[in-house]
Amino acid sequence: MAPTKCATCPLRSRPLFKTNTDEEIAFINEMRRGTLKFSAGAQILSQGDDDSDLYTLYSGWAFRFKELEDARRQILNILMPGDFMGFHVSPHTGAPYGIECLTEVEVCVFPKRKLWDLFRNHPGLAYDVTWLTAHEEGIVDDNLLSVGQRSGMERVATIVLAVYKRARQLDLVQDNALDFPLTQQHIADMLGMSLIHTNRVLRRLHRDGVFTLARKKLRVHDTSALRSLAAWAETPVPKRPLI
Amino acid sequence: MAPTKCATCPLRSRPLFKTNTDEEIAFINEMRRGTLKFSAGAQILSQGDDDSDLYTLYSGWAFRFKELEDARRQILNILMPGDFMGFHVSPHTGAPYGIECLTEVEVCVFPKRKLWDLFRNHPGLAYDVTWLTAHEEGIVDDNLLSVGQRSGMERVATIVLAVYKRARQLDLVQDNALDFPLTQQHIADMLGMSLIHTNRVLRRLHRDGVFTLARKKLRVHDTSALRSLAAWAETPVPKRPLI
DNA sequence: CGAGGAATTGACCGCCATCAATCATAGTGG
DNA sequence: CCACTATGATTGATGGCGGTCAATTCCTCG
Repeated sequence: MAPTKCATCPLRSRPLFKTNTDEEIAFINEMRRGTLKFSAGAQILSQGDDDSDLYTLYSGWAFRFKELEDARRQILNILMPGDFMGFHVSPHTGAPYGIECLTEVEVCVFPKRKLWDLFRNHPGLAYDVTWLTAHEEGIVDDNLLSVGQRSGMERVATIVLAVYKRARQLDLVQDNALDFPLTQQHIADMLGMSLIHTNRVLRRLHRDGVFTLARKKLRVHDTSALRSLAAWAETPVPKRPLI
Repeated sequence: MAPTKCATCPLRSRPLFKTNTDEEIAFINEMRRGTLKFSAGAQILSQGDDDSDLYTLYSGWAFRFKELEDARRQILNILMPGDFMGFHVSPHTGAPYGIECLTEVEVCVFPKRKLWDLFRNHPGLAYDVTWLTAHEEGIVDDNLLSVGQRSGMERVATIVLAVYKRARQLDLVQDNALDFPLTQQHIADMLGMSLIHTNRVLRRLHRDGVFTLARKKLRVHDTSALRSLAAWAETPVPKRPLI
């Protein structure tokens, strides 16, 4: 359950997140209308929606995706606690993507019409919003690099490594293991590969002892093997803002 | 040549761009340190650069890209007049991508240290910066959808259509034709395909009379054929800000 | 006119998609 | 407690889209 006060938000105390001034946190707290819960599989946002609020993912995992008419689906990036959602939605053009929950999800809700207040009176927070948007673009850049240039094996290694690092920053890793709610179909849709080929690649990495992925648990045994498999172009992440 | 005053910027008068208040334009004008010229092939920004100013592309074409160690290159998006560059560069982590010119390019230069002034005193412009960042992410989303899910033929059709529409909005199209500075290698690197396969696909579309691409000139004959080939998921663009 | 980049075409092949079937796991109702 | 069902994972067989190697032609430009 999300706390009622942003000042005591347990996310914010993680070293991953930067600090804000008390005044800024007070404003966030006041702007926050409350929280919403979604169950696994529910859509926080559907492609084409012409109205949405702004959300910060508080707990759980989700993903952002686009679909073609014939139901081919590309997952654009994975959303984890601290990620900010909904800025792209315009009433004129509608949401260019959908967001679907992988687990039960809790989000903090911010009414979009207050965004102007935020930009007007809290330039530091406005900058944070921009930073979060730019950061998400960086993730998509990385995914595009993978899908466009890396082999199947490299893609899988890259995404596993990226998720693992992100999860560790969020303190979701214990004994090199974490809860991993993606199915192989999700991984396939994220990497632009067929489900079957994705399975074969996972199987191979499993057999080689790089990591194991079974029953929604990911266990990484050999990060250095992962790194070399990934043809890794490291994109470091400094402290990130939380809104 | 860029005019010395932003108020008389010929870009701004295009219907593609939204209006700003006189005060905002005055601020942009004051923040602008001047212009820089690059020749075709020059890099405005190199992957890893730990310092850069902010730029608005005034004339010419460029592209944003990422490379792996072994020189595989993914072009992330094409940059055309009005595009904003450099926000992602942080002194701590360096530029996560490079920017290279396709033609001779002229950019307007804004010192990054004045960005705080902009956010503090001109929330409307701050919002514009965020919008531009978010919009670019939308383009990358589209490209990822293409590279991940579309066939070679569909990818080529999609990108040609997208460039054509963008060029038309910028008044670069006359008689269905425009100057098109990308080589087939660029298209290949953008679509995650080999040069040779890209050539074959282009050849086929050429033979079928959909468009012709020769001598740096793109001529589109059948946009509706393009649209159906692209399995198009239209992402409409409203008026965009210009900084 | 020569040189070098870009485009084109052919031959060959492999990674990965597709089709199909089986197995594993978990949840449900009788 | 055990069919029964649904979802997800796994494996085999086959084929095609698109990658790779190689050679030639075309353009552009000094």
